[in-house]
Amino acid sequence: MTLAEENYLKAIYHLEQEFKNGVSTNALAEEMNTKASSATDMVKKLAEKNMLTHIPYQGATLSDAGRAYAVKVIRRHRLWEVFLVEKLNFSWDEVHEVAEHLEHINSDKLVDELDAFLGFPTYDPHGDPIPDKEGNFTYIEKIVLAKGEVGTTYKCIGVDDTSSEFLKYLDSNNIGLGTIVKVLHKEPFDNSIKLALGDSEIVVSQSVAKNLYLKKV
Amino acid sequence: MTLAEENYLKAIYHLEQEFKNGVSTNALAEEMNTKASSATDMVKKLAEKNMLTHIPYQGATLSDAGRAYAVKVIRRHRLWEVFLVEKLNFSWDEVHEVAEHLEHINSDKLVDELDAFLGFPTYDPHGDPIPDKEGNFTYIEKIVLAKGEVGTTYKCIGVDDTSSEFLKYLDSNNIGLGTIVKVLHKEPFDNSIKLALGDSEIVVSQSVAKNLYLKKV
DNA sequence: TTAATAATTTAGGCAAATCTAAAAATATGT
DNA sequence: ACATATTTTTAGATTTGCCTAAATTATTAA
Repeated sequence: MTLAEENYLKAIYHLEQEFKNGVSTNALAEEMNTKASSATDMVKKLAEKNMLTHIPYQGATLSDAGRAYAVKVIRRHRLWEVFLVEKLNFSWDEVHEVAEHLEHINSDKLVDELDAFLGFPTYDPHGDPIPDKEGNFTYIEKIVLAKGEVGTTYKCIGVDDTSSEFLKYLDSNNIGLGTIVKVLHKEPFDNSIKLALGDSEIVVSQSVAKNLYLKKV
Repeated sequence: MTLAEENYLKAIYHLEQEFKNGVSTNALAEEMNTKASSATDMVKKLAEKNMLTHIPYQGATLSDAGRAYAVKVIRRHRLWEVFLVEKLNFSWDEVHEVAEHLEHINSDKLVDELDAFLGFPTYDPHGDPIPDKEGNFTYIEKIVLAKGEVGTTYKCIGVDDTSSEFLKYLDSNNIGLGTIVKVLHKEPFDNSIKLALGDSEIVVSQSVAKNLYLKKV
């Protein structure tokens, strides 16, 4: 698998979550920041390699092999993100680009030793689950902050919007993965939420509340 | 710089140590496991990028920019080798291939944080010096074991032959980077050497003695 | 000092991954 | 239903890095 092929597989995997009945050429091209004709070419190539099935004009669907491969790349990506944040002092918004490169280094020993070195993490710094060696994901019940209950204490486990603006906002307000927050008040007027964050209090807007995932503690 | 360009720069850098008056196309092609015509193509391209000067039929010489770039790639390679051996339990003979890939990830933050994480090592697992951020190497006076003095204690700091057979031999005899040895006896008959290694003693052949570098402690 | 030999470069091609432009298939609106 | 719009595919180019084969330059040896 070439670098380009791996990136396409990953993109198709992600798009399949949204478009269950096949990924359209246009959607794929947009995800890959390329043209539809390029996506068609690559889809054909991946179909020839039995990574997916493609019905012309209908869309692409990953085969088991293709899905397993995509999961493998995702596993690498997320493990490297953990490494970058936990060991190399990268912030949430800096990891993605570098991890995009690291994820393509194909060495089982490298990935599995890294996994062990990091203590077999099950979530990456954005709160996305890290598949294990066999490709199995651990799922945790995520609650979006907007639906949190007043008086309840939660742990921050992820974000929906991964834009660097949002991640920087969280950083500058001392909210990170693992941060413990308590919902103090929900303002019905504008749906803002007041949180207890350690010793201090903070009010976050509705758009923040919709993008931050929590888990009961 | 593309991956191929980086690899050529590195190869030319290494060959320049041997061929001070310009690297020949043939030598370069052999080092890169490719054909002379391919080497010519790439040398031309690198000359256009001002990474080297090339006099047709005479050879290539790195420019300051080219040499700095090569050193940068070497720095990355050696730092990743340290990481693989010290943190991910790779053995001497397993690191090279993976480091060949890791060295091409171009992120100053990544490399400098890795450097700090590893404690600013000055030597890689093969005993080769790691240039600092500015490209400066630290040199240590290396003594080859064959010239070691009876009764003197040394630290193992590197190898000449980096073949996986030799590295495996050392591993299986508990000799690694940093291992402390004392020369007990030099056998004039076959130039073998008896060493104290911790509590045990070991006799190594002349060929081993010629390939292991030491530093006085 | 030439003729043979070796090294290097040029010329022309190939595969991967992209592009633009045009053709073909599918969807949509009235 | 049928013309128009949209989506997708095809056709033909481009760039990078490599190849083979042929031409050119340099070296060596008789």
